Amino acid sequence: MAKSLIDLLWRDHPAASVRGARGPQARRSTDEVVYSAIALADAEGLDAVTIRAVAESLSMSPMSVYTHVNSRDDLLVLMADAAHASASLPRFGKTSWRTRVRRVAESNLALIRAHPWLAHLTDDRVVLGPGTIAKYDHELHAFDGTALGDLDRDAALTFVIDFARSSASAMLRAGQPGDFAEVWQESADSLGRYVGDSYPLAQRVGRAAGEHMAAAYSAEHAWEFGLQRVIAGLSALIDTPA
Amino acid sequence: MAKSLIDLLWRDHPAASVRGARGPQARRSTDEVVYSAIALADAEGLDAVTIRAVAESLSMSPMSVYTHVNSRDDLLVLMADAAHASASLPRFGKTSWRTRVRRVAESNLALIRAHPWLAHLTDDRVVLGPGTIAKYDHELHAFDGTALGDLDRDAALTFVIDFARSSASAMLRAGQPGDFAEVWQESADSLGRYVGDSYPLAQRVGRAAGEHMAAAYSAEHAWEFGLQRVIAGLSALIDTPA
DNA sequence: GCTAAACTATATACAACGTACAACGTATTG
DNA sequence: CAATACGTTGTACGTTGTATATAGTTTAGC
Repeated sequence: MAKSLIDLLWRDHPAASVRGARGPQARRSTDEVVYSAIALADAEGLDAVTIRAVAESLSMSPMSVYTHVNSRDDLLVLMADAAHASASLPRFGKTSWRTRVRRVAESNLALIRAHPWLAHLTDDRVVLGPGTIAKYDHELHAFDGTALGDLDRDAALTFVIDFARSSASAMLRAGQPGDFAEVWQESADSLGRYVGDSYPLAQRVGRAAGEHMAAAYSAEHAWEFGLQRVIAGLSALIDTPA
Repeated sequence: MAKSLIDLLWRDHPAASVRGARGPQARRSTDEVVYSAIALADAEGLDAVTIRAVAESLSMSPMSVYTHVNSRDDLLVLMADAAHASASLPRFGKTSWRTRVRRVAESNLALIRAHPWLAHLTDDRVVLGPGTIAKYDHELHAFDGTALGDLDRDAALTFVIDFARSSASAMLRAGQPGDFAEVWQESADSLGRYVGDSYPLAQRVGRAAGEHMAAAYSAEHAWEFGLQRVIAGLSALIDTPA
């Protein structure tokens, strides 16, 4: 008990302090707890990850979950790191930095598609985990061969990943059941009455953008648009002779 | 009661259905509820915005809050729209689109600085509110004079705002009490033991970036870096002759 | 003026949550 | 065999959002 989050994150590492052999074996492993929680979150969202639900899915009592994690917040961190660890890292090969950046963005999109709840997790402690560090290390290599300094290399990667994260979660919100489109349908009439002739620009552009949110097409377009801007923006720094 | 969210958002609009004059006057206004909630969120974060806390700050019973809002989720939307309405919109004057984009980003940063909880709110229904629509309309004008089509104009603004949002919330996390730096201090030793000589690139870059998160300087740098990439990325589209 | 309707206010209550605590069972170490 | 370290669990507390029911208050329409 009372293992620190760090030790839990690195529980597979050879240097991890082994649980004393005394006492009964835990009937389930920490991995089982984490993977069960991930399955719940994948299926029904983060709110479905309650201690009680995780316990029930493993046929254990709620309090037994605390044998493996110290708190729900810690569990969420373990989930995120496990997701990062299981993500397939983009293959770089001998491609240009542009291609590599695109692959980084796309693999982050795929990751959030697979685990939408990742977009809602903002606990910084995730960066302490082995899966996250491995991912970070790999993705930093996207900028190999450029003249970026370490600070800029980190900033560039953050820039790409933050874009992917924002854009991916917007894409996911569109086209799902319980969609914003439903809300839009119900509200459109009243909204039209209120807005009237004000904000002509917002109205015209909002319509063109699929009511700004209701259409999945808008999100797809925003992704490709943004990704090209990201790459062009980096190019201005990377490909410009000093 | 049972006013729809739309009607609540537009409660100040002339066309808003006036509450029937029958029955007692509400002792407090919806505005008071919303502003109280915002004050709580500004001071102690979104979690402090409980129905009971809002009620107490206005010396009313918890259930009376429901005279003004239909649910806590709706209250959060009202708060966000009120924050957008009260935000000072960037002045554009006769500046270039680059300057205008920078001002849009900076005013969004200022907004999230003033109301950090905005970064954690992801309810799409906020876009239905008058404050949000006014902000959207104004900010779209940043691209006046460019050849961007409506769809691209929307995507460009989303691109800028999403950057501001991600980057701003990273900046806020750094340098606050209850900082990630504390966690880092406690974990650094164990982490070093686990990571060992693996991931040399991540270690070198992470150190350069202020342990990736612990230093406020890193976030400031990421802001300026990202903003320049955003503008350069848009420039490749806007300033390139077709 | 009176009644019905529309409205506010509040007390009570419920289900769900995270989790502290303590008791108990079990396996290993000396 | 005793001491130790661990796993498991029942119970319980405090907190949350909010449904429901009830009572009070004001005005519209007759």
